[in-house]
Amino acid sequence: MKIGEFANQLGVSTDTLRYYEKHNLLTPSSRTEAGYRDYDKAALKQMKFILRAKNVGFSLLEIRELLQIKFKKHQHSCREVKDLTIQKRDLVAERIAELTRFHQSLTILADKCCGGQEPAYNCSILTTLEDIDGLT
Amino acid sequence: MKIGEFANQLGVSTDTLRYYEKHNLLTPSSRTEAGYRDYDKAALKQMKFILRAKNVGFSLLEIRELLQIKFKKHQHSCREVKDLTIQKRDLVAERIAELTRFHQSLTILADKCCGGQEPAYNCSILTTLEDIDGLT
DNA sequence: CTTGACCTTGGTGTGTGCTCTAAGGTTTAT
DNA sequence: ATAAACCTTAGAGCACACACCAAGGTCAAG
Repeated sequence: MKIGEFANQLGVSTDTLRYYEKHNLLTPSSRTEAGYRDYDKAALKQMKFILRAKNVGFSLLEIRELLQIKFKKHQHSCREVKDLTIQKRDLVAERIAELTRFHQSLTILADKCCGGQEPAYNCSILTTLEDIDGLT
Repeated sequence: MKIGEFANQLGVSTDTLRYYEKHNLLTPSSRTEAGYRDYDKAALKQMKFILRAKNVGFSLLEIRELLQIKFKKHQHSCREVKDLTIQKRDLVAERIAELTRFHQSLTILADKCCGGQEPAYNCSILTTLEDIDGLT
């Protein structure tokens, strides 16, 4: 299968596939005489793996690690995979905590503000950002 | 106050201050004869405003908008400020929702895996990423 | 009067995940 | 035979918020 059809089937762009190749995530099975990329069923499986991993929040770098483990399963343990997963989950949790703090602060700010059409001379959002330290 | 001392007081780098200046977030009050940046109390207040806004999750671009409103309060309404705040809060909420989905998926994956020292031949994380579509 | 600490500008590099462009070669249909 | 649709490479550009570097000017202390 040539790159265009392959990309269509997966709902990604050809650019994305070339990008993944350059970054060692997916190398096409072979090349035609003309030098065109040729993808087969194994490539399709691998690409689906990549997309699923993306869907659960892994970065491309992390996915590359997962693939390397996957390629050489005998050299790696379940523990490694689980550690990667838990590490990622904890990182996600941290980010969620940070964003939750943002959300709370923004809600407090918004609730203070009348939101009226009048000039913002005494807008409590602006004055709070000017004056108060204990917002975070 | 010269840039170094100013930066120290605020706990930021001089690079950051120059960056903010280039992006119209904070212009030093004046320059010395030698061309050195000179910051005064008003600059300190504004920088604190910027840092607080950052702390509640606003991007530098959004902060620039807030500052423009702040400079010309008579030309802007409370509603504008509140809308910006709520828009931001909703965006943060979306991101939290996405990350929460990630977190759930990663937890499911991690819970399935034994995490043992044995080779990852049948690691359930890897096989799940290979085979299952309904993870997201 | 020299050393060291500070300051200046302009430019490049980082991470993440692509997207787009230019300049050209190949394949397929008419 | 030629046009349309596909493919190739290498490289630039984007968003975001800085960090870092080089080459040079300035200032205070000893």
